[in-house]
Amino acid sequence: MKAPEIELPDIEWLVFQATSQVPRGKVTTYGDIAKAMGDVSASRVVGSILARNPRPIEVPCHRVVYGTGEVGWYCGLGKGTDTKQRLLQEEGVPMSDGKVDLAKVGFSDFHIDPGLRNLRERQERLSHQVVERDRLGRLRKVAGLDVAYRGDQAFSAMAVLDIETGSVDIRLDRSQVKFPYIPSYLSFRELASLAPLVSSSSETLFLVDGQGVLHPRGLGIASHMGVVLDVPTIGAAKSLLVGDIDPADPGSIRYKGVERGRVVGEGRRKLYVSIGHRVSLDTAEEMVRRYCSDADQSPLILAHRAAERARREAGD
DNA sequence: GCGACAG
DNA sequence: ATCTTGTCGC
Repeated sequence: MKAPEIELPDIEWLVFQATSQVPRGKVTTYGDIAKAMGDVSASRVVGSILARNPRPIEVPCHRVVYGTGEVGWYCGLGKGTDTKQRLLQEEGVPMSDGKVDLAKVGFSDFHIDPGLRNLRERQERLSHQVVERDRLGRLRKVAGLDVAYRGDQAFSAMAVLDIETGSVDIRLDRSQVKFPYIPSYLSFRELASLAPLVSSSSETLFLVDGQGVLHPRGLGIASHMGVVLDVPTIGAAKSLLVGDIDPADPGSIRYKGVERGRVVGEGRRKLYVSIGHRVSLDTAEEMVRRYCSDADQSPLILAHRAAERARREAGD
């Protein structure tokens, strides 16, 4: 299936644009730039983008510091704290104990596009289209999807298990990454790499490595994919994004006061399962129990291995 | 030091 | 997720 034409904000460009707006003699924080983009949870990605800033003159990343006032690193993790402090002092930024006074020299009056706020609104709008009841055809195949990365190359894989014959078909794709990993925005990074692998069919159930509705806006990658491609999906993640294990029932995950997920498996093999689209929670749990218990037959694990293998072989 | 948020 | 050495646990 063709990848949906998703307009994505250029996060790297927004970060460079915001950083360039910090005037001489002032500083801002990684969190303030993230807030200007629409979500403070992008703070870490702001740091990782500025750590690779190729133009330290045009993009004055020395004016971006920690929220504590500590100046942090300059042009790369673990590098150049002394250079950063010297540059700021030369610009007239007062410092004591290696810290700046953000109340005095803090700047946060950015004029950039709040790209992440727009994406959040899209998630909220699409979340209303999620169908949380069983709307499957006669189930013939169960597919697992996963992505591996090498630099800005994405290697996506889909393992399709034929329920009747037990045979497994592997499909691969390779694409350019156009969006960073930001918690709760995973689908904007990975969906474009997964969609080309998917053929629309209500006879195939898709298991996605990530959350379904167990998500702050009810639209993890499994639900996002299900709604956009109109296919039945289940979210099966190796760790929790939101929600808590029910103290009264360790197999149940609650979020905002309601059951939104189930725990399947034990130890390292544990999966946090939630509705993706067109599947009930009971069915989601049952399907993961049925098709993911055997590691050598699990479509998710086979897809993971296939993507990882493609990534490794591309490295030569 | 604490808290920690899929991949 | 990826990078990456030595270390911890089954």
